[in-house]
Amino acid sequence: MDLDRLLDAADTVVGRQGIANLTLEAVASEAHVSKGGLLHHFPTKDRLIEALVRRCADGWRTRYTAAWEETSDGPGRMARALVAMCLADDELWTEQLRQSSSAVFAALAQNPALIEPMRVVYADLHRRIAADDLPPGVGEVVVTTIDGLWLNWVLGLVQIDAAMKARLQQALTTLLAPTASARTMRTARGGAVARAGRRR
Amino acid sequence: MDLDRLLDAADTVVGRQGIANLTLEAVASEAHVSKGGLLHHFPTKDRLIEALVRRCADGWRTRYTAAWEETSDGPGRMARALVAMCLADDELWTEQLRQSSSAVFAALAQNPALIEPMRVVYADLHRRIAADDLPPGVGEVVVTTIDGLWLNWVLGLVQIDAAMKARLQQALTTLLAPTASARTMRTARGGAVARAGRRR
DNA sequence: CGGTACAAACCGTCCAGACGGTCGGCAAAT
DNA sequence: ATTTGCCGACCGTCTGGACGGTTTGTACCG
Repeated sequence: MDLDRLLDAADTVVGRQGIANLTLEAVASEAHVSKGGLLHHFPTKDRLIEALVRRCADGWRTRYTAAWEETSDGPGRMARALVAMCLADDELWTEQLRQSSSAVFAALAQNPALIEPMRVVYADLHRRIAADDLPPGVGEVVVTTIDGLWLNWVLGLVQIDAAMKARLQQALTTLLAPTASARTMRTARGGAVARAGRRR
Repeated sequence: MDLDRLLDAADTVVGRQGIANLTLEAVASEAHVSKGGLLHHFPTKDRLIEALVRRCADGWRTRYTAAWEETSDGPGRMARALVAMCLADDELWTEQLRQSSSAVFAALAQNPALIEPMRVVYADLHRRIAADDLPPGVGEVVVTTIDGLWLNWVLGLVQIDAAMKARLQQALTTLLAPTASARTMRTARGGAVARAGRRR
């Protein structure tokens, strides 16, 4: 029995019936396995959900790592990779990813400690962003925007269509654009931003 | 009996014992009320959580409405109000707000339909942002960044300290700054952004 | 003013169902 | 024959909710 098939079943259950109905019986039924059979592979519900979270977290790391590889070198490489991956690629926001993401909330409900793998991946991502050689805050705005987009998408709070993604991409790209000039005046990093930052 | 006291108790339970332990008994106990007494005011667990979500949603609307009132007129008023409220004000991210926010996830677990009040408030906020007279995507980046910040904060995915808020504020202010010039060339809105948007 | 009738707030017990997890068994593979 | 993978019946616990009873407040009446 492929363990991934069990995890897929769990994701499906969450996506279709909600977090509250993520029961061992439902998962077993969805995977065409008896409850005993399911518990043979995941001796505890916590272990099952932990595997769910870990798979989701690994998926994100794999994705943004691959995106980083495909992005040209230079300041903001990680941030630009994120934008390209999340806003330019139409294949990302699939129903499967939504289910997989919802499972993280199942973990939150079951046992908050189970989201630890997700925390690890986020720490890694933020470390990469911090080392991205961008003006202060710019990289963090990009990551955090993606986070917010993900939240809105998973919860269905706002509609996310191609037009909105395009607008976000445009604005974030604008934010990342001054990087080229910032690189030339690296010794005065932040000064240009502070100067441009005044308003009113 | 003040209904708010019961909701406070529910928030406290969620904050202290997690979503899974948000039971009627726990809430009743926390509020020093019998289960029967609790069910007298909220005939159903769904109703209780619905009230929780509604109170949280109303809180957000009240906050950003007040922030809008205190923000100078002009393009990006709503976006600037959000930045001032969430990144400049040190009083916002309290433990109480975190508990109240966590309750939304409890709603998600109990019955996804219960987050509807939250959806309504978000729709309103996004409508205000869309009418904010900003270059395309800029306002949405601001809101979505706040959303992401909120997510990271509630889940504890990343540490949110004053320095990070300052950096985000700086970057978002930079993003909002070009508005003044954009207003003068309103007829060509988006053109300036598109021009600045090229990279590589 | 006293008392009486009524309603609302609240209590504490009880129950039916659901859920996570255990366990003895079985059948095929080695 | 022993191990491994899986089954499915079973158990103890917990939880949401129902329900009948009790206290507290309130309006009305003699």
